[in-house]
Amino acid sequence: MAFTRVQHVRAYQRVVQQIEEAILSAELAPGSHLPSERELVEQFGVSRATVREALRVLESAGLISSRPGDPNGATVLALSSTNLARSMTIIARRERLELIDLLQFRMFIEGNVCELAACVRTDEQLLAIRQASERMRAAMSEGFEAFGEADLAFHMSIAAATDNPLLQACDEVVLGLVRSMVSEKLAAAPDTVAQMKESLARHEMVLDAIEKGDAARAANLARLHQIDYYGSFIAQEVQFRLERLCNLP
Amino acid sequence: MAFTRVQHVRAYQRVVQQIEEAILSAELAPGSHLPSERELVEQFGVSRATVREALRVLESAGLISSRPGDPNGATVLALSSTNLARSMTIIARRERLELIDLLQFRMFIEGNVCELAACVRTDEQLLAIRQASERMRAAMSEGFEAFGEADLAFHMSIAAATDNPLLQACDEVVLGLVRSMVSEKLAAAPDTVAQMKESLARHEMVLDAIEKGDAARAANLARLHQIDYYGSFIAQEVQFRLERLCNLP
DNA sequence: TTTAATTTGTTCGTATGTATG
DNA sequence: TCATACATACGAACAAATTAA
Repeated sequence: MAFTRVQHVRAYQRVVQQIEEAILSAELAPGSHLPSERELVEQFGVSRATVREALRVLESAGLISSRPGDPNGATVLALSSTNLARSMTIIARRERLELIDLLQFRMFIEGNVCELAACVRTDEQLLAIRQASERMRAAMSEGFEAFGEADLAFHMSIAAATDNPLLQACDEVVLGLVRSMVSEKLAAAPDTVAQMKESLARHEMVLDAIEKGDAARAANLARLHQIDYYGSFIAQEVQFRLERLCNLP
Repeated sequence: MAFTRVQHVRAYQRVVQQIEEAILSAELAPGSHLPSERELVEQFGVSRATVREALRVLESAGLISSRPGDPNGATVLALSSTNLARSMTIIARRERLELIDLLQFRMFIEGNVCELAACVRTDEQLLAIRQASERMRAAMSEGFEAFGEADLAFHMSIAAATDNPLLQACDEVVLGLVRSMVSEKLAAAPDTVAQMKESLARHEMVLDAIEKGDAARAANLARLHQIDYYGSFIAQEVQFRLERLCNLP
């Protein structure tokens, strides 16, 4: 018989585990409140510093939010993709991710989203996508900023039609990453009306494929769109490498 | 002229930002050490508790690791996918993710990985994949546990061949999620030799497609493999829904 | 509007167990 | 073995912020 070394679990970690489990199991719903720090001190039998370390960790994980003087205690937050974005940003920066790697990844995710949406979308979801498309057309005359927002809403409406939260979250995060990575170039050369028109036309082709349930075509169009849209920002050689992934039948 | 409300940035957050920036910019390399807490207290001009809250957050983000009594101070960790896994687990649990959603997502990611690997893999990477495949064959006689490990290594060797850290990390994380979600069922019905043989055969087909650079076939084989492998764990109706995403030309 | 009570943000001092030379 | 420096954890205290009487 050999005993195994007991691993040191710090006090704040046990506090984190219990609260986190309560939130993840929906025992604590979004919008509800945790007890005050001093009450938590009593309930967990630890010092306030320990409780606060635990709350900081939970806060950095995007699970709760606390503000000074709030008599209600920390608020349980609704799920958001901020923590996923943080994780991916860390990977991107530490691996010194090139733009091509990010665009590659976005091409894949976006293709997957459109493919799945074409397969499983309901009529209501299709309507929402169509409305988002029409909103884009209207936003063209309002400048490239409004157009960009409408574009974002269009992509989100397609992602919502997949009914897959994980895919949806990834799509949202990666879109944000790409935008932040090309934002300086985009600001230097904002969309012209001609470019917006072309972009809109491509979006409508994707919409058409989704409507007809042509998953393969929707996926390929989505991939091609990435190259057309970001093509001006990337080197010719990089463009060629991306085009290899657009295997239209 | 209207002033905007200054947002309260807490002391520990400024500490986090500075240290995080130093790590992400590679100014602090993995394996190097942070100053001791007491030194950080002096450098940042804050109290010990504040420094510790910051260190806890950085630790929960998987960037550093500290242990009691270490005269070197906290260690800067190498990048790992644990934080990404944590983020995705939170999404999965809070959205009450169904197995089908997870399998769908894995099918997509795995398909993307094989597709890209078939496009860009080097000869060295192909050799590594082949060796992993041969390792699987050898592990068949060592039981399903050894086979499972060899299987994992095979998938990771393909992911490495994509040279895309983001895709690689996602693949690793999602594979882990699926495994943990079906682990109880898997333990109840471990792989038989016949199942392992069949699995190996399918892996070799993927390897062949990657070797020949047939990206579309590699992707479709990878997707089909998911259904064949996890098919027994999921309802017939779910299986049909997954099969719609396997559009072999 | 002002005041009082409560809560979080932050600091300091101290005791304890741990790792290194 | 001992001394030193370290992280862990606790408790008390004050400032700043919020809420409600």
